[in-house]
Amino acid sequence: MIGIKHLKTIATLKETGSLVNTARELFLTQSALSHQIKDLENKLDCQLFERKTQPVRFTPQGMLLLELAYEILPKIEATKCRLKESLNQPISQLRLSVECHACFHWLLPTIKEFNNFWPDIKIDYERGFSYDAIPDLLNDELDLVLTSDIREPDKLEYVHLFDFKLKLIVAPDHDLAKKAYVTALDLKTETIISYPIPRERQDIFKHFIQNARFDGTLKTVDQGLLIFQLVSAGMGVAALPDWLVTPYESQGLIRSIPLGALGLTRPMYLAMKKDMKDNPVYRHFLNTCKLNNGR
Amino acid sequence: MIGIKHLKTIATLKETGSLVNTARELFLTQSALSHQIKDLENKLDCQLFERKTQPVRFTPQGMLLLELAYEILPKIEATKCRLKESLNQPISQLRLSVECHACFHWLLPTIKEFNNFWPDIKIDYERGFSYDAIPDLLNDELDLVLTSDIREPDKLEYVHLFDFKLKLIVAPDHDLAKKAYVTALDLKTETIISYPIPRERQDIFKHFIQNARFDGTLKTVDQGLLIFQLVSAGMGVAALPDWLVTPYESQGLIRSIPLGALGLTRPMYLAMKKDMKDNPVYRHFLNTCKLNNGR
DNA sequence: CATTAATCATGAAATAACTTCATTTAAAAA
DNA sequence: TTTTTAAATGAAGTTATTTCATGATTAATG
Repeated sequence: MIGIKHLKTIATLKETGSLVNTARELFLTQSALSHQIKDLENKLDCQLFERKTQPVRFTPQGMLLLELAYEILPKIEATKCRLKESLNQPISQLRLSVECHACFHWLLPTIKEFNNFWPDIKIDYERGFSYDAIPDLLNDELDLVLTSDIREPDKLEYVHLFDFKLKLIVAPDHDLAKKAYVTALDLKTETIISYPIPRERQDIFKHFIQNARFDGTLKTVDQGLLIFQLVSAGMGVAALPDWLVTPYESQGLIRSIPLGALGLTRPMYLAMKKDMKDNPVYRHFLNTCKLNNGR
Repeated sequence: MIGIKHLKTIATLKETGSLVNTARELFLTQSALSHQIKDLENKLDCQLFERKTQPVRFTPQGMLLLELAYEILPKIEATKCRLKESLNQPISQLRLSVECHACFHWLLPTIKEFNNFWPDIKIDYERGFSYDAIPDLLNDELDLVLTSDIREPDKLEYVHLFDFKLKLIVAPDHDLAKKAYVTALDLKTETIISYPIPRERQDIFKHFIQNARFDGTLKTVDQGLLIFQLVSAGMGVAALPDWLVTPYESQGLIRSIPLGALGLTRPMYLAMKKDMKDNPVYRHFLNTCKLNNGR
């Protein structure tokens, strides 16, 4: 019905002011354009512009199409451009750092998928735990950082990947297991198990316990699986993203509980330097991440 | 080359995972789809996806198209919807208030243009001067407010129309006329002529003089033309938007000077209640404003 | 007020684009 | 291996687009 062709026509019509000029601009005969527009007007069952003025005057419907044209046409051109660029791929590695360790769960399959198409591109994700990647991003020692926190928003670009819920996991026979949700107070005397990251950078402290009093113990473990085993054995509780928790919970190994009455929702971003935005390899990585996490 | 058809195909392909399913979904034969995609791949000179997997696996190029499809297709649908709605126009008046009086300069022709298509819609713009329109917008006593300031951003929708430069105008033989730009200090003892609006709501005080000391005189006039005549006669200076100033300056009546080294740029918004966003009459008004102020 | 020039509309014919039909190839499932 | 399913292909048919030739309408000009 409405085609890109029509949008180009109407945008050019706005630029040139008349059908003949538009026809010349688009390398068509005036007749072809006249037919084209008449057909569209018939299909849409409305008039798009008044012809007998100079320049032509758009009707409300014509303006709606013009609005669409100005929104869409640049995007199409940009994609065409990216398509060309993607064919002579200029960089050969993607150095990635992951602030949220639970991300490896979906990241590793994503990287595998990615490497199917760019076998020569090594994704380097070997970084220690308690390590702030943002400075390295600014120093050009890294290309991408997967993070939930926005820092240096002026110097960096943050692309939103998805939102997730942070959940508390406890043993099925734990006191808290029956609660509909937990409060900061509920955690006051618990043993919290986590990756070896400073307390002030852990989501559960930063965004949930916050300034509330915490008299419990903090135990750190560097293996994801171990966290589940310890929690399951009743040796503590932990806060982990929903996507990690679901499979274990359905096995009955642990029970998950929302943090607060509304649950604690956190975003996940891909951070990069601004000039990275149009890099075809990065772009494919971004798309692979998005596609593998549903839309 | 790339058509909307192709974008629909690739989006459906992502949804259904195979060519046959996509064909059924789009009411086409499998053969038609196969040809369609092969043609596109030939024209783009690249492969878009791997067929022999279930679901199909997109190449980087395929993902770029998919990305485009998800961006564009909803916008096209929205426009189709608006086109339909615009044909049975539901409201019969548009009550508009204008905070920046200099706007009448381009607003009146715009309204005339608008009324060509909706002769039954009366635009009501009779409002006093020093009058805060935002409460009336919230009370449903107004539909649209033309303003440079964002207030109540939660309850209202602000659509950006354009940016303009606020300029100081002085008589050609004024002391300041030779300066490349003026500072707040330069204005300390000047007579400033303006519309009868409280000082704290005038852009030049709010965004330029700010907390700097001002010992001069404030003279108010309710006629736009009179401001130019007074300034031209050396009876004071005034701050007005560039679009108003240009014609008078080219006649040599007055001289315009930037406010500050970088000039003072201000935005112009159309404010409305959130449910107004999809109203076809408002939408046409918005488009008329945008089109008449260049793109 | 004709006369000229320009813009836009229209029908018929030509061309290009798209779709289907019938069949083949290739891979996965039984 | 046989069967089933997905996808590709060539030829034929169908639909859409474009051009050509021409007519109608409007604006510009002497």
